[in-house]
Amino acid sequence: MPELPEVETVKRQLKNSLKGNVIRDVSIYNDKMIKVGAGKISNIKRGSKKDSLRFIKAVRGKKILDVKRRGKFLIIELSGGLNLMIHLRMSGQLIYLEAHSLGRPIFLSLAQTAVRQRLPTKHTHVEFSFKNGSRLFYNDTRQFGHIRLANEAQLREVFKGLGLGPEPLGLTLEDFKILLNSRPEKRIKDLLLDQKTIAGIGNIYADESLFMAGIMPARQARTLTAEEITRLHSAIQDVLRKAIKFGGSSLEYFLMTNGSAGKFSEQHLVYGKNKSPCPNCGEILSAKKIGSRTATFCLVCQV
DNA sequence: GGGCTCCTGGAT
DNA sequence: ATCCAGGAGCCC
Repeated sequence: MPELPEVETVKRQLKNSLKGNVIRDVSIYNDKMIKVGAGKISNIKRGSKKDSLRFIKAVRGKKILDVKRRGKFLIIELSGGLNLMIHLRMSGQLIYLEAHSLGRPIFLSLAQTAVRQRLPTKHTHVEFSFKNGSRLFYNDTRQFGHIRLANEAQLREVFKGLGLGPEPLGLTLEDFKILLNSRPEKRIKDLLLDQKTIAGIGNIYADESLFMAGIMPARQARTLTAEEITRLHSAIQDVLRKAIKFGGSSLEYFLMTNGSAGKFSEQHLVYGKNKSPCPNCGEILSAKKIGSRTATFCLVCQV
């Protein structure tokens, strides 16, 4: 699920609630989710009892110094020069429970109530408890995500290996043009999804920004006119900023850290709306695979 | 480029 | 029973 706006939402909320907290203990229910050090994340061989024990021993007693985001990665900085580098992949959630149930706000959304009553769920793989009595749950139905423990050098090594492209928010038009020129033969949607080209955009925001800019997802980057590049650049900034304002998009899995849904999904123009009328012209929207991902678009509004 | 893989679960 | 899903690494 989570793309830049969802991870940014989680980052802001965790920063607010976790900063200064001291980790009392960690429970790891699924070793697969844990990685220690700078090694690559492999589908086949992931996590081990031994790594989990090292992880728990290392983070016990550490204080949360800051929470940051890079692309779709969340970075929780701990005392002692350690970092938790988290990727939620398709279905990861980070849910934060405050210490005192009596101090809960009176009006909880249905989603919040449901989440609070059930935790930990059968999809809770890691649970942090803090000295102030609060808890943080890592839930991940599909188990594609991970939590990596890394010191500063290992963190740098991992990011170097990933070779993430620039952040889209704040990227200048000039730099965006340079990015597109660097891979002119690629389809524009493939470029937007490639984290080495630009970091943080996923299937939702690629489709939404291409629709907003009036560009077909399968167009080769080199065929975009100057006007189209300008429109796409501002569409990306607009859609990401607006999605962050709405707390991201909740579809099947994504939730904010308080367990409530991100509301930007209600604002989607084309993503997930194949065979519905185009919000701009009324034409029935189309979908096809671009690479391995479904692209949804309007045959009239996008050229 | 595309295909397969890691998983679970909802829709059809 | 089969297909599909906010991701991404590895393999041709």
